[in-house]
Amino acid sequence: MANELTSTDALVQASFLIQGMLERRAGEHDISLIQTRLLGILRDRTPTINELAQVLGLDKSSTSGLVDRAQRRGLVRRVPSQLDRRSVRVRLTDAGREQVQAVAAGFAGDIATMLEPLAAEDRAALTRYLSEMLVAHAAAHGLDLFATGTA
Amino acid sequence: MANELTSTDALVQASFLIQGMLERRAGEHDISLIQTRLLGILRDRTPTINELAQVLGLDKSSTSGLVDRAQRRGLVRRVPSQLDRRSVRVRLTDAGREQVQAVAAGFAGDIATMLEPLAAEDRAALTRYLSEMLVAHAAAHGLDLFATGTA
DNA sequence: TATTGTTATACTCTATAACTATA
DNA sequence: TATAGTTATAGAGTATAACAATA
Repeated sequence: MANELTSTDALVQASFLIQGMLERRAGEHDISLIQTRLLGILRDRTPTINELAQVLGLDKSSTSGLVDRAQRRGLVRRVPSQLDRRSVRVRLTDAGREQVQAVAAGFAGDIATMLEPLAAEDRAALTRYLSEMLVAHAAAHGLDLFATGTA
Repeated sequence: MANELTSTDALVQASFLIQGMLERRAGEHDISLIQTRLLGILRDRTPTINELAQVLGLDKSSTSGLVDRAQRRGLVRRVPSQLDRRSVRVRLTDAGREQVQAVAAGFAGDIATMLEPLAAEDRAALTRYLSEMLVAHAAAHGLDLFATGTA
């Protein structure tokens, strides 16, 4: 029995595991993964529908519907833009912020538990390598990993 | 500007990035992420609907529908079980195997490109840490990371 | 009675195309 | 004309509940 994983398998299996954990925590608060992701993005940004669609990798119509459903639950608000009256900015409500913080808290615990078997220095190295990978990928694709959306 | 990520952020961002890559490659073959995942599982197993539901973390009814749609595309077959006439086994067709191999090939290239910025020894260490984490997690949850489904 | 799988139903999520309002 | 966003439509994906067949 081969007890080793290829880089691809390790990354894929880890990604499914993490998504599953996130989905389960979100489910505890009766919210979907994509809704949670939406709220997570809005924690430090107030983007337009188009910007949101770009970040999420969705069509603007899909994004509009996503925001509709979040709004119906009182988690986000559409704020009319003064600069361009065609445009709106999507903003987290207090309820939305509480929601995403509750999910994030539980999930952070899951990650901590998952990393526990690793030695402390290995955990740090893992984080460092992933960060390096993500930063390089973002740079190669002209994305800002640390966008604050304050512009 | 803080150019560092927490463990949680690094893992989450990496998981979304990987899932997005996989989804894009699957989309090139007009297939969804979950369908691709189904086919991937079936590469080395011929599980029942219930077993599949367990692995995918879905309800058996959702799994039944998933298999329906894959079957309609000619990617899988339902094989009646001889041991228990209530049960069926889901098996990849030749077309399904071709499909999943085509997606996997493109995707392996994405992963290689993504890992390229890392030094070779760091790539190896990253894979080792992730594997260690996955093996420990599987053990803690009574799962077999290397199940072959030949039973 | 319990289990395996399917079906009916309802909802979320998604894309495409057509539309409205504004630029 | 072009762009921002919404709406109409269709389909995939999901869970719950009820069901049929088999154990």
